[in-house]
Amino acid sequence: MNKKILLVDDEPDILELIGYNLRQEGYDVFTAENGKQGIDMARIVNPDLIILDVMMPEMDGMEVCNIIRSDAKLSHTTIAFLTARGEDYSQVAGFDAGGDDYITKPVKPKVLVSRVKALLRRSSSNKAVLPDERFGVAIDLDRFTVLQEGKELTLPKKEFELLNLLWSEPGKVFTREAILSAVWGNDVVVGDRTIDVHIRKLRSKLGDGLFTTVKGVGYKFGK
Amino acid sequence: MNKKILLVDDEPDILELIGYNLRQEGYDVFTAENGKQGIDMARIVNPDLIILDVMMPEMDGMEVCNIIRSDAKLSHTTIAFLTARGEDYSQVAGFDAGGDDYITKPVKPKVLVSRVKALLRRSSSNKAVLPDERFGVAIDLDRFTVLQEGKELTLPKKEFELLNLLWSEPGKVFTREAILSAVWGNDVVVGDRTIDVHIRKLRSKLGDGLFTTVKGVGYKFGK
DNA sequence: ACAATTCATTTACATTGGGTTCACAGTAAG
DNA sequence: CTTACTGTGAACCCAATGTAAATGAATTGT
Repeated sequence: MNKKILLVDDEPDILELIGYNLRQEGYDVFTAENGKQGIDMARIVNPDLIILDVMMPEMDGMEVCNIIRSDAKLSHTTIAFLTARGEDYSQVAGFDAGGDDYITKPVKPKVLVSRVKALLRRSSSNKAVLPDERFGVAIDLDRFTVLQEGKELTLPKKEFELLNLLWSEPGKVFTREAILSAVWGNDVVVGDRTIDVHIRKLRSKLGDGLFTTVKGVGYKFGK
Repeated sequence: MNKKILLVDDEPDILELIGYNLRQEGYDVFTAENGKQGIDMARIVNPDLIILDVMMPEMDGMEVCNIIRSDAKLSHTTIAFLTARGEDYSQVAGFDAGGDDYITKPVKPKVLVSRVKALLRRSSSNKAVLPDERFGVAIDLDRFTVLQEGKELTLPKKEFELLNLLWSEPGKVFTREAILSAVWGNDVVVGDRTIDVHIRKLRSKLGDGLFTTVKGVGYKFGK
């Protein structure tokens, strides 16, 4: 199926110019002339890419972007901003608003097309946002979950805290003492096999190679 | 002076996108479109941070990393890998390519910028201690590792402590007595071949010439 | 409130590999 | 050449760690 692109701009000329060029490349192009219409359209067609003019009357591009980003079904759609050249402020703000790319007007069709291709290529691999991946493992502090190779698993509290500690500085060796005070607290007294057992559980769940034992010292995340 | 960042990626779109965002933050950004060019550029500009695409034709990011790591002048430059999601992470994770961070594409400019800031912050504090290379050997106390010609190896506790002692004052001769009390403690009694054996292990791991025997006295690091 | 379930910790034992010793070979200094 | 010191390989020991299973504590479901 063809990739769907939604164009939102208040200037009909731009819609026509860009739309024409993208259709030439075989994309399905939908257009909207203002922010509100754009959002409605986005919800209906669920596009792969939304190209948003930053400067629009009533609802500007960043507002639209924010709304789309907070819509569960659309939040991971790739968004590119259209900005007039020289408007540095809006460009920066655009990125902060969650845009994936900016395109400056006046638009050269060739540039635009290659840009769009790149964006779609990148986004087609996966849309989910993986924040910070180390050795193939990402941590979601809010959910107490771990993302690994696309799989998501929830860890018990202690295991999660231990993983989080080691993961936070990959390669750094944490002494057993440091681990105890960080995860269990300074006053709590636990047997000396407790840490091992938790490490073992992490190893069995996440893979053996991720945790390295430094005998006589402690553990570290990574090789 | 502004921090210098070197971007190496074969996709011009990526160079432009990332470069733009980093320049907005006030960094001096240099770009290269392939590994070879990247290495040359690195040697010329001596950047604070190198962002390397893992997947590149001809010479891939890890190769580039290895070469940089084995270049005395650059070996302590912070390196971040750019990897496309879905790529086989086991390769990157499996053998430690010596990267300081991994950033997944597609890149969200905001995420990237905060990531880069964090890396440079870390490197400006940490690297001030680390770049301390003596006879081609640097010690990372946190990791219980030794960096030599870009290679990183983990040493057992006693070996590490012994190396650390000698390395801390290159050229100074440590008597066997001094070594014993520093590494083993004043009370512990060990046979008189113990030190030799550990020196031998260090020699076999780090190279023979690094440790000099002063007969009748002790050992020193360096010639 | 109770049972069911999950998690944390302990226990007991197996295993490992770092650390040490030993026996002997090698080597520099006098 | 002699001798005292150091190098070396292998064997050994044992403290540190790995592991399975049991116990106890906490959480959840009904």
